[in-house]
Amino acid sequence: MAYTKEFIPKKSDNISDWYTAVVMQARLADYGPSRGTMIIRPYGYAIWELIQKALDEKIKAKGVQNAYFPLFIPESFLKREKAHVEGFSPELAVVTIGGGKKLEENLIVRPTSETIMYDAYSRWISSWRDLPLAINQWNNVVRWEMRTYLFLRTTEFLWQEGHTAHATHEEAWEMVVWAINAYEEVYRDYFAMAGYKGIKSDSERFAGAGCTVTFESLMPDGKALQSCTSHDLGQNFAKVFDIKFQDKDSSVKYVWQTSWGFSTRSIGGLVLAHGDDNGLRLPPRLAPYQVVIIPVGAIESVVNECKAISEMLASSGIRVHTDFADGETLVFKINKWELRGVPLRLEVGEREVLHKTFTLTCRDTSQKISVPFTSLAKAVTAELADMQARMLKESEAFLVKNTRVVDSFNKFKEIMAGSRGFIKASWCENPVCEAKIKEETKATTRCRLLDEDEKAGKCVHCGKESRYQWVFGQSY
RNA sequence: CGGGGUGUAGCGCAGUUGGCUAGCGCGCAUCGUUUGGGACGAUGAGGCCGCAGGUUCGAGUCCUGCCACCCCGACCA
Repeated sequence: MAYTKEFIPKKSDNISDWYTAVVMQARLADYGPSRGTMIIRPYGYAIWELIQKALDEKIKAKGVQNAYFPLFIPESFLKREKAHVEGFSPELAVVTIGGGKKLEENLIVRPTSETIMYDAYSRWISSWRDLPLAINQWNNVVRWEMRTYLFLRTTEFLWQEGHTAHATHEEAWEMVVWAINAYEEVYRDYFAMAGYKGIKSDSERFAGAGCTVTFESLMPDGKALQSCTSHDLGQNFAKVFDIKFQDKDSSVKYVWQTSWGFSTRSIGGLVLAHGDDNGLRLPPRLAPYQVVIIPVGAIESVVNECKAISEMLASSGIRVHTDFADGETLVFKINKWELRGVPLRLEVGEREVLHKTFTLTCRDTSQKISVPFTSLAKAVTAELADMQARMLKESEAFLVKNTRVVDSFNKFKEIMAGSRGFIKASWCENPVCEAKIKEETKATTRCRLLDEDEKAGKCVHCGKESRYQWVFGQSY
């Protein structure tokens, strides 16, 4: 399939068609043959690898080790934690036949790995000296979702899941906060995306967790995307998987656990947050190619110049690609790389070779910068950093502009019926109230900001006493 | 799982009242001319008309059943 903008609607007209068209045309992904599955194509996977690298470095620096646990989970494992099984049962893929024979016990294709990991943890932990146990795995999981969407909600997705066990709740909580902060940093420094970090309400909490901390970002259509989560599991799993240790004082205690995950959904958020009518816009730090060089014509001097520039930029650590593709016109290539979101474009023709001066075009602003050959590497490095910062600022401004503090439910309804976005409002924390708000406005609580103090008020819906302001939004 | 929709070439579609060799645009291949904001010509390749039954001399078209996918809800990273 060619790179064509012809079938891409305007982002503002129909964001959902726009999104699918961009993901497909930019060759990030394609549909898999069975329901809800997705093929992540090389260009999309390259983005994932950059994300992995950024996150993996942080995880290792924290002292968490990578490992791998099996895809198949005995059905009985999943059933041990009541809330966990209730939360996941509706969306499980179950293997009932193996090697042509009906299995003694069904196998679950992991929707998440708490149970299979903690079964092992119970055998590996016996002393306070074994703690903390901190393991991460990069893997795939399967959740049989009702409605799927490329990257944002697929039957199978890739992620990392970190699982730790600690001697005290304080230590575990420190880990939960560490993880969400690391995620926020990756969103901020790599995705150039702002969002809110906070605690989930009871109804939105992970199945089996005592407390879930989330990072919520805002999409251009005013809907919220749960971008990653970090869970304080308390001792819920420790008790059912019997994960105990003998402490320094010889007493036997259950461990305190955490789990935290960051998935390929984030790529969907990236596309939505930064794309425009011309297609993808990639922040430089997550761009597989940061600069694309497009030769004008194929005469030898031009080709040589392209190679020289490419080598120079690559030696400065810049990810550069030269598009020598045959049979595509210059204009076609320009549009192709705009569609694919490459941050900087450099056209090289006889004119440039003659004057030794080059024009850099920025994908985000369409701004053109004229640069002499000798300072190209420096200029590109600087411009990539600027662009990264510009895109983050844009995202921050969007978040601020579309977060509204509201104290009347009429105003709340009005906003949700219009531009949507995040709404900050007092809420009594009664799930009945939460459900009614959802019914009337489609908005659910997204989180209660992690770094925000108690603020007594009246619930925006029922008027009863409330302790905190909560962030509401319509979920993706 | 509820509501709506669609299945004909890789993609987008036409083929409507049954009719003979199933077509168009884009894309793809080969050759040639082109290349500074989506170039053009020539020649080609590519179809179990979603699947299974049925009606008929004859089914892409009519009937029955099934399946798949998409959109909107509920579920969710």
